[in-house]
Amino acid sequence: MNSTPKLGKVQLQIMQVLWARERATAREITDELNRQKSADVAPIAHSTVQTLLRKLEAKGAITHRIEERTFVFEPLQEKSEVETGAVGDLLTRLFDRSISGLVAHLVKHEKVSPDELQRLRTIVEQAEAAQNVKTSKEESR
Amino acid sequence: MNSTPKLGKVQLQIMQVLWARERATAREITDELNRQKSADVAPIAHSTVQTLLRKLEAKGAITHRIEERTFVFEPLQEKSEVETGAVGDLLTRLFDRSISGLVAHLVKHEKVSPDELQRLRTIVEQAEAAQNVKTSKEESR
DNA sequence: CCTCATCATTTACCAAGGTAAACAATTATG
DNA sequence: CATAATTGTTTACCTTGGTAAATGATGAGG
Repeated sequence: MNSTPKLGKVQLQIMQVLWARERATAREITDELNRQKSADVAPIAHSTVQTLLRKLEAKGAITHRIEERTFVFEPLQEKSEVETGAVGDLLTRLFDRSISGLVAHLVKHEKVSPDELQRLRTIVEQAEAAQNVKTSKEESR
Repeated sequence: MNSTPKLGKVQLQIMQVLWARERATAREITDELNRQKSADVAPIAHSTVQTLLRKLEAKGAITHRIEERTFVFEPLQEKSEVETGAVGDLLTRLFDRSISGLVAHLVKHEKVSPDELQRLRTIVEQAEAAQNVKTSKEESR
């Protein structure tokens, strides 16, 4: 049962803070989240953050040590792991596991700026190049 | 409040059936879902499907007509709409709205076969070509 | 030493998704 | 016609995420 338990919206925001800082106290996380919020939305309560930290720890996504009598949390799950889980979910649920299907959707329905498109091409080209290297190595041994 | 209410996992599966068939009865959907399941998982109960159809209709994702005294459901929300919502969610939650960030993750962490990669390049190149046409039109008027 | 602030813990609620039995209405069928 | 099967409706329960107040513990400041 190693299947990366899915995280909710706010849980992910908390993870983002943890990933960015490596380690943080509950108070730091609360402040950071509220700093990110625009003034017209209600700030999140500190106890809410604590509850979610608790749930994240129960799931094994984070852990804590005690320093100076306060909890210092750090992520256990890596961002790329969580990304893979979420992307995999999306692929399964909506794109029949087709990566090209997803990318086709991206360039067709999300408005992609010209330089973003160029970046996409570079990314794909480099991946192809890397794969060719691997292939020729295979062939030459 | 036109923000494409999010659909759950099974709700999406139901939508998939509806998208594929254009229209279906509750019974047809139940049978289709259970046909898709491997024998070792518990089949979904018909009443569960009916409950979810009800919730989908309450959300405005589908509607029904009555034919021969039985409900025939059809999708109101289009697949591309739902895809956009789900992809947008993923982008916001994990990729800081960066499409290239998402694609970079795809080619790096999901195993993409060589021909899949080639398809990706074609998709991106064609999008670039389309954009260049648009741009030159702009310039020439 | 007493009070205040700060943190952690407990407890409680609501919403949404999923699950499905129980019940009702109505149509087939023996 | 009586009963079985089908379909839709009602009701209920569990889980997870999110929200946060209330309570408890404990160290700091006056």
